[in-house]
Amino acid sequence: MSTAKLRSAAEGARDDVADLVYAKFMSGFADPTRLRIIRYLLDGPRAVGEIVAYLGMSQSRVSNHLACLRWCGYVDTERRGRTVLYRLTDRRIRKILELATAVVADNASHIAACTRLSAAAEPS
Amino acid sequence: MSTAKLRSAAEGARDDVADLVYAKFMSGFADPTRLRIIRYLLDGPRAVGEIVAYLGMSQSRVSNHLACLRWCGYVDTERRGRTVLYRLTDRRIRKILELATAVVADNASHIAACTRLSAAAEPS
DNA sequence: ATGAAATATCATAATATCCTGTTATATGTC
DNA sequence: GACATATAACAGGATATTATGATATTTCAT
Repeated sequence: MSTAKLRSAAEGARDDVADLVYAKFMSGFADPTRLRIIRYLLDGPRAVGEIVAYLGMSQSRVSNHLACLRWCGYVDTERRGRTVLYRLTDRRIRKILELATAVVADNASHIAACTRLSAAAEPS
Repeated sequence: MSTAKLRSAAEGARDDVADLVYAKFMSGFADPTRLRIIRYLLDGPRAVGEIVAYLGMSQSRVSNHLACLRWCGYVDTERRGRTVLYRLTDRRIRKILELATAVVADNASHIAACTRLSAAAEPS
């Protein structure tokens, strides 16, 4: 996609509206728990139960995050009998993660030191 | 970058630490104001004054967001006489934005309806 | 040098928002 | 009915963003 196309998507006086949706979407990546889930799914589909066990969090909490990820198009689900498999189907999500990984690697120390952004620490 | 490399960056028992940095970095995209700035810079370098005028926000507020973006590697600066130009130099940032744009386009209605994520509305 | 312009930085308080924990209940499947 | 998952509501706490104001820095003009 070209830069021109990028901008045309939200031109004129309503940049705000589009940016709100973007910001909303990007905030899906901006949570440690959801990131752990996404990265856990990089290796392949997982059942909800597996994810719950992996994270060691309440089923409710995990399920809510999964719903969040599903609604925004990060993941995809497939019913397998009683269980539901979650998977990363969209290559673009993987690609975004890869690019972000690379940028983070180049700026890790700076990011860590940035006082303006601070992802919430896991509760104790 | 391969999936294996992606995961190896934060393996073992401390996935949390890496995910915190990632989340922090991604939250840079998760703010409407910063997104407006980034997208404004898609067309080329801009002076701080231009950005301030474009956004119609206080110089202090804009400058703080710019500092945030600069620290985390989103943008780059170059002094031109009295003014300072901000620009998007990293292609990966552009690419992330393009990919996100595409995904958002495919899920706009869902994202807008998602009650679990809600980028802050602009203050009135 | 002196002063004005452009930008950066800092501090504080207030608001808004997210995440979490918890509990309960509603699905769908065996 | 038992299992796996989804959805919902609600309070509490942590945190980001904002607004505001003041001040420091760099550069340019006189």
